[in-house]
Amino acid sequence: MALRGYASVKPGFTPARALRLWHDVALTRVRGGIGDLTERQMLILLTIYLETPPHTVRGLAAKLDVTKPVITRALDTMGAMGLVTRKRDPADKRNVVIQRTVDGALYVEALADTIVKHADDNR
Amino acid sequence: MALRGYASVKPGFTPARALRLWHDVALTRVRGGIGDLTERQMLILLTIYLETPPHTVRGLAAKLDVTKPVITRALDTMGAMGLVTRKRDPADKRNVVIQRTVDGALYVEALADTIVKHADDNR
DNA sequence: CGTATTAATTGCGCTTCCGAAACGAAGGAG
DNA sequence: CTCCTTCGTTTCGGAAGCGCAATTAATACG
Repeated sequence: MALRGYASVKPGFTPARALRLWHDVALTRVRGGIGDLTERQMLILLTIYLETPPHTVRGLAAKLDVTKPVITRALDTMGAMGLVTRKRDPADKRNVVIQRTVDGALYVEALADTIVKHADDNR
Repeated sequence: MALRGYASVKPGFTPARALRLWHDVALTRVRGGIGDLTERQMLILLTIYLETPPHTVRGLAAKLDVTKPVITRALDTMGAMGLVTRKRDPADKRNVVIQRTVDGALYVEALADTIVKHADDNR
């Protein structure tokens, strides 16, 4: 048992290291002035870019356990930033399908790079 | 070399894994309703709990590259939550020394546990 | 058809945040 | 003692977020 998991071999992710990583990433983002997304909005954005489409307002609200207005307004904000787009579903015009954009992909990619970089630094 | 540390067992941190971790942690926090801190505020809190004291408003503002009012207001908010305390420096009464609290330590610890847990899950 | 249901949006009141500038208290230099 | 600097806070105007409830548009059903 002793060799399975981080506790034995190397402290892969100790609490202290995790916090340092969070701190470093937050610092990079705040200093870069790129951090204008709420934690909720960030969650929505990541869900859109990580989970398999299609995404609807209702689906996101249910999956993330937030109210629909939160999704709608987050889409307003992120849409204005060019990170996502909305399109009505032709089949059922009540639905709105959320689509990814190039800028959004770049944004998410930049976040990923920041995380990886600092994870490596703290190695 | 290959058998030392998890870097061999698992590819330390691919961008995809990093994003998944971020997503999972955000989801846990949002669903738990604990996410009431801005990214800036979180950064300030982590700095207070990670870097060696003493911490002053001016010092934090300089270190994090934000304006002083941002620090003051973040301390207001987090003070009301019981996460930090303020005390005037007896030596130089212009200074305010920011102090940690038990609740703040618990809050930070809970965040760390969440991160570690999801990092392990994505192993 | 006409009514009920569903999806997304919008309005309202409230709270919080931000940046820039002004302010009051405290310390230091001459 | 008097000026000047430093530190933290506060004020102002404006923007954005939230929850809840009402609203609009589209579909389903009897």
